[in-house]
Amino acid sequence: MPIIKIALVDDHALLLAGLKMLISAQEDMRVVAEAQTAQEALKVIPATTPDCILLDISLPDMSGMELLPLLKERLPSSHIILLTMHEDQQYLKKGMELGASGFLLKRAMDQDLLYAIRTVYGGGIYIQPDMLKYMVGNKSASVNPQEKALALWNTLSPREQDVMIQLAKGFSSREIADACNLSEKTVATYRYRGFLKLGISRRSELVAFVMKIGVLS
Amino acid sequence: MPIIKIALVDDHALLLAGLKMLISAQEDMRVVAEAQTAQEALKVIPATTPDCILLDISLPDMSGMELLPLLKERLPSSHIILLTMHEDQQYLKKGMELGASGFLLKRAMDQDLLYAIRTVYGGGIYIQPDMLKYMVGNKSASVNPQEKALALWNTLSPREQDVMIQLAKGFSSREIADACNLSEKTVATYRYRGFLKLGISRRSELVAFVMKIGVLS
DNA sequence: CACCGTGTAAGAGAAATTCTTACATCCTTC
DNA sequence: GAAGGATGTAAGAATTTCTCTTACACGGTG
Repeated sequence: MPIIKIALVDDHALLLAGLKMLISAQEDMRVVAEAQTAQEALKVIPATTPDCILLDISLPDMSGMELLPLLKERLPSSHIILLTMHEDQQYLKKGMELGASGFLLKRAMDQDLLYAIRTVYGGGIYIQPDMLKYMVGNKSASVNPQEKALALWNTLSPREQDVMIQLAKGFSSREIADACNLSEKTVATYRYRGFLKLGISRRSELVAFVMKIGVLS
Repeated sequence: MPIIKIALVDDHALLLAGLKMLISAQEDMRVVAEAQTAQEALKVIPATTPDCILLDISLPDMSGMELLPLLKERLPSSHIILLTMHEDQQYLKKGMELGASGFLLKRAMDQDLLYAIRTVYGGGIYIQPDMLKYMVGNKSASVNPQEKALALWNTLSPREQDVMIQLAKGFSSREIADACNLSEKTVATYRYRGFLKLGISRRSELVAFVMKIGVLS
């Protein structure tokens, strides 16, 4: 079994240490370079020709987004996985366009990371399940639960979606009706139809649903 | 030289690993407990009577801010250092008022963390130099709304808090009663008393409230 | 044009919530 | 140690909200 050579770029010393420990514990992986700044990364990484680069988006001297194409230029065959703290669809899209092979939230669990590394090493693309909702309408046709839920959500009419959101926030039909200048009965209909389409029957299920697809703050 | 006993609470597996490695490498420190959720923390930490608890502010099941007084209550002599991702002066002030002994940004360097641990172990207060600017000139500043809301929240009994959370998640009294093996009427009483204490009367207000104080994920 | 999705809404029965009252415990506080 | 208060538990009655069915108008689309 070949060893996967990995380079780490993160200004966060503790996370760097954690990553290193985790990766070093794998039999088929080895950390061949680490850097805490973009400058350092450009200096030390190319000589090590890693198979995979874990790249933090926020670095002190340069954005990981800027560093990405520079690394890609020097190491066209290295697969780059972006690490980020926040669920930012902007970064996700841009990163993928710039040639990243993976996208991972830092709060990801160990297994996710290892799985991501092995996936991109094999030429695949790995994206955190949580983030996939931002990719909807994008070509990749992987059908996961999140995506299906979002598709289901989009079968609701605008009014229905609106009422569902308000309901999830705890508003009663009466409150929603007053806010929208509608009859309570009308709102009740939207509620009923929305529940019907979503295949649910209680407010708690609705809250869980909208949490899952992330249409609430 | 006595060994400093340290407990770690952070939902971030990688950071947890990094912290553990770093601390374990010190001759005078030992990790005696670690937890990834508030529940787990309350379960495993008290028995280990750590000298110092490193507590992440954002946890999946409860805010570190809420967990702090609970831990303080059980372990009055443990010094708690708050860890956070963001430079948030709100948290800093609140945390210090709630009895934290230290405040550290996660991007801190290793030395900072070790120095902070030794400082609070010796009875001192450690605050990240970067954060000190927020403390200038407002030692006992005005009680902010967040804080008042949290204080209000803490006037609720455990049962009441529990029911409030479930209600905010959209569960009905009946559902909560079934889940807790209580009479629906009992749950209704908790609901009523909780609403009374919080000065609210509708579910939507409750949702807004729990969102504000951050007791929901 | 007929059909379907959508926006709107009323009515009746079912369910949930509001508020009051009740009582036993446990814990302080005087 | 008795009184008082907060808490856990729960029932009853009045009120509100929700569920589900029915209804109709309107704009696309096959």
